[in-house]
Amino acid sequence: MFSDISISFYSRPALVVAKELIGCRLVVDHPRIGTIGGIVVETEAYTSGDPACHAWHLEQKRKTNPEATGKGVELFGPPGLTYIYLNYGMYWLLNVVTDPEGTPGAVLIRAVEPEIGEDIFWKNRPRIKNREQLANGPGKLTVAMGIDDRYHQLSVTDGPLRFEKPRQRRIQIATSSRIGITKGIDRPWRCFVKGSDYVSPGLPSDRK
DNA sequence: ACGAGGATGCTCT
DNA sequence: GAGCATCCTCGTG
Repeated sequence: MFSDISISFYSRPALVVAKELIGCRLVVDHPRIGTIGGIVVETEAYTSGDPACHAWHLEQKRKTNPEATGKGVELFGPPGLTYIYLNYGMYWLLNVVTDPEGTPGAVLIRAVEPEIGEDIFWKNRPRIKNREQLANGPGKLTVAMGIDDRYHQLSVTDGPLRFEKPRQRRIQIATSSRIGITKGIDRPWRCFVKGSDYVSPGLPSDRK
């Protein structure tokens, strides 16, 4: 049903990877607890020259000082590694680094449909009543799947957190403006499964 | 149904 | 101090 993905998959532009990760399965092996997994139904791309990307300010600095470092430096690194950071002081957000080393890029994983170890999703999100809401947001899915900075900067091709490609994909992919940002809202770089009940309820940032 | 506001911590704009 | 790739609860209608 699903097969391994090689590192060259991630060495491409973030928007290409964002679209192709839709329908793939995110799997996490937890010591003691077991394996937990879900189908990716929503992603966002962040790229070089993108004011909403965490690498943006560092990219400006590097125009005059190529040695400059700071927040988002991981996005310039080799593709296929996780980039996990704490948002609003409360939620870990999961990204995969894309593009060749030297070019910043990442894909944010925003929502999954539970598939493997669904009982663990429920246990990690005790107040949730509907299956659709277990992981329909970037902060929700990391809580539901027990993902935090212990998984930061690990390979998604052979580590405990990885993606697997479906043999065939029978879904339609739609795009919109990205959610929860104020810059770069003109770029339709949010990708999701058209009609899925498992995508996040957040409004794209160019609406209302 | 929808909007406002609070929790919480890291980086630097 | 401001700003953030969020989520939940509580108010109102």
